[in-house]
Amino acid sequence: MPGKKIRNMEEFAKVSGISRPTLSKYFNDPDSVRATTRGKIEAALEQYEYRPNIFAINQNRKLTKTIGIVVPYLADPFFAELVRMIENHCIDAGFWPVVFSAHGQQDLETNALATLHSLRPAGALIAPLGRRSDLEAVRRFTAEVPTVVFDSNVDIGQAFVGSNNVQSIRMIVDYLCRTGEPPCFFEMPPVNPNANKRRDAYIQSMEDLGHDPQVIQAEGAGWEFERIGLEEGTRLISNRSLPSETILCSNDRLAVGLIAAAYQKGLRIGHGSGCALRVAGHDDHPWSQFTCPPLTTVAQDYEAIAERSVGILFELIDDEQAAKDRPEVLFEGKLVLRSSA
Amino acid sequence: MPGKKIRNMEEFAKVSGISRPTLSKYFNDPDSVRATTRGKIEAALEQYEYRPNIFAINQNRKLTKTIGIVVPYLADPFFAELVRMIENHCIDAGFWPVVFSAHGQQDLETNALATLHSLRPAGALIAPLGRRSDLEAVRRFTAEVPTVVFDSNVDIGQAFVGSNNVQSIRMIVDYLCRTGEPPCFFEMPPVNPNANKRRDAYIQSMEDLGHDPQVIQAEGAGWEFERIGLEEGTRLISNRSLPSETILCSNDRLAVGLIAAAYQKGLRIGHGSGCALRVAGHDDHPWSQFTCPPLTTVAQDYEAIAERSVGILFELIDDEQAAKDRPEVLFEGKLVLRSSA
DNA sequence: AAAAATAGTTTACGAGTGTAAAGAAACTGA
DNA sequence: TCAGTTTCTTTACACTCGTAAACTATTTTT
Repeated sequence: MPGKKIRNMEEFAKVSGISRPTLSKYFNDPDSVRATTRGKIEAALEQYEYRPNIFAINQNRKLTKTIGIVVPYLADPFFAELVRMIENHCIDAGFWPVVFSAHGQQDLETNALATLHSLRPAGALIAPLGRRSDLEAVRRFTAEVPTVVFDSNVDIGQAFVGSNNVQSIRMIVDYLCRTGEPPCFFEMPPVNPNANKRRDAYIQSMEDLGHDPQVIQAEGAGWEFERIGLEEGTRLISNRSLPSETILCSNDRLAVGLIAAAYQKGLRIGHGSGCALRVAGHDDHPWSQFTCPPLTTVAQDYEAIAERSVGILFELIDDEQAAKDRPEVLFEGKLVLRSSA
Repeated sequence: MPGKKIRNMEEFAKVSGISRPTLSKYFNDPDSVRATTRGKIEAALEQYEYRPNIFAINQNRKLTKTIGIVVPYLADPFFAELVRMIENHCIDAGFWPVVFSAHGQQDLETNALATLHSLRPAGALIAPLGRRSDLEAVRRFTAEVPTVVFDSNVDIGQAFVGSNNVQSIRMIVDYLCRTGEPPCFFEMPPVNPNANKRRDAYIQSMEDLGHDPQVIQAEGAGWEFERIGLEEGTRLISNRSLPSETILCSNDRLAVGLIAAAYQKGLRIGHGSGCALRVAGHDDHPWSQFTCPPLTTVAQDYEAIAERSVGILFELIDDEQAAKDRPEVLFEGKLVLRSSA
C-alpha cells in the first residue's frame, strides 16, 4: 500500500536511496539501470505513491512519448474502432496516445492540430477531413511532426496506410454482376478522396465488365450518413428513380439508411427470390452484421490498418530518413457475403 | 501570414514589444489586458507563429485548464455522442478536454485515471465502468480532483448527472401495457448500476400495474451488446422460450441484436397486426431510428446531460464547497414512439 | 491639471524534470 | 586480486512559463 505522498523526484530520491539522475534514467527506460537498482526503485514505488510529472518530463525531453491521433469524426464507429486499436498499439509500445476529433469541422481540425503541435508529440496519426481540411495548416503540422496519414489519402505526411479501394470495389462490383443485375452506385457528395476513388473504381469496373455505370449522388452534407441514406433512399424509391435493383453504396452507413428506407417502403431486400432490391455496402462497419437483412459488404482490415500505421510511425520516429518516398500501404478488402445482396 | 518562428515567450516579447509578464497575463485571459495592448499582441500573433508551451504552462499554473473525460467504452455511440457534446462545452469555456476510454477493461480505466491525475486537471467527468471499476483507485482520484460522475451512478465524485431510470422505465412499461401484451424484460448481466436500476424499475412497474414481471437474462459479457442480443435472441426464438410477445430491452444496442435475430428467424416486429413481436429499447442510440422497423425507445437527453454535467463541474471548480452534499441530477426520459412497439 | 487608479515594465525566483561532466563505486572476468 | 568496464552519485545548468514585488507609465477621475 502506498504510504506518504511524494511531491517530486528529489523527494523520491531521498526515500528510495537512489540519485535523481538515475531515477530519471529509470523512468525513461526501466531496463537502462542495473537489475539490483531497478529492484530498489520498484520496491520504493510500492511503498510510496509517486509518478513523475508529465509536464516537466515533456517540457525537457527532446522527444516526448506522446502520439497524437486525429480523426474527422469519432462518433463514427469506423473511426471509434480504429482509434481503439491504434491506442492499444501505442500503449503497448510505451507511448501516450492523445485523441482528437474534428467533429467534421475544419476549424476544429485545424485547432486540434495546433493543440497537438504544442504538445510536441513524437509522432502523429491523422485521418484528415479530406476535402474540408485546411491543407496549409495540415502541411505546416506535418512539416515538423512525423506523420502517418490513414484512411483518407490526401497528399501530406510521410506515409499513407489505408484500403485499396480499386481492388475492393472491383471485387464487389464483380460479385454483384455475377449474381444478378449490375449495380448502380449510391454516393454522397464526396467528403474525402475515398469517396471519389470508389466512384471512379465503380465506373471503371462496370465498363470493364461491359456494363453501363449509373451513379446516383445523394444530396446532403455533414456526417449523418444514415440520415442521408434514409432520406434520399425514400425519395428514390417513391419516385421509382432507382436505375437498378442492385445498389452499391459508397459506405455501410449510407447502406444502413437505404435499408431502413426500403423497409419502410415495404420493399424486401436480399439476394433471394421475392426480393425487390439488393443492397451492398463498403467498410464492414461494426454494426453492419446487425442490419435487416445483414449487410453484404467489403471488409476493411481494421486491425491491419491500425497495426501497420502505428508500425510505420515508429519507424519514422526511430529514423527520420525512413520515408523520403512517402510509402503507401494499401490493404485489400475482403468480401463479406451476408444476405442483403 | 506567420513569419519567423518564435521559440518562447521571451522571444515573442521582443518582437511584439510587450513584456513577458504581460504576455503571460494575456494568454491566461485576453481580457485582462488593456484593449490597446491586446491589439498589439494580436497583431504580433498574426505576424509571428507562436503558441505558449502547454507543458510549461501547466507545470506552473496551480489550476490547469485541462478537463479529463473518462468513459467505459468510446466505441459505443452513446458515449461517443455524449463525449462529443461534452468536449464542445469544454472548448467553448476555454478548457482543454482530454478523452480517455477504458475500452471496457478495469486496468485501462485505472491507468487512465492515473495518467489523468498526473495531468493535474482542473476537473474530471467520468462515467465509471461500474461493477468492474477499481473503486479504491477511483476514490483516490476523486479525493483530489473535482469530479462529476455521469451516466453510471456509483457512489463517488462530488455530483452525479444522469437519467431517471425509474421514471423512464415506468413510462415505457406503462405504454407497452396500455397498447398490448405486458412486456418481459431482456437484459444482460448487469455491468453497471443502470442495468440493475432498470430491471428493478421494470419489476416494480409491472407489479404496480398488476402484471407478472418476467426477466430474461442473456448470457455473455463484454461490450458487444448487439452480438449478445443477436445470439441470445436467436436462441430464445428458436426455443420458443420468450415469455411474452412484447420485449423491453435494457438498452437499444441489445434491442438492435434482438431485432436482427427476429428478422433472421422470419418474425415480423412491430405494433401493427400481422406482427409477431413488439420490441422496445432504452437510450435512443444514434442509430435506433434506422433499425427495421425503427425502434420504439426512451430517449435520454444527451444534450442536457452533457450541458449540465459540465456546468456542475465548472461550479465545483470555481467553488470547492459547492457540493458537499453530492447533488444528483436526473433527467427524465422521453418516450420515442416508432414502429417497433 | 493634479490626484488617484489602473496597467504596464523590470527583476527575480520557482515549478519539476532532462541531461551533461567528472568522479566514485560496483561489478566483471581472468 | 586487480585492471577494465559499467553503473551510480554529485553537481550544475537547461527548459519555459507563472507569479510576486517594486517601480514607472498611462489613463481616468475630480
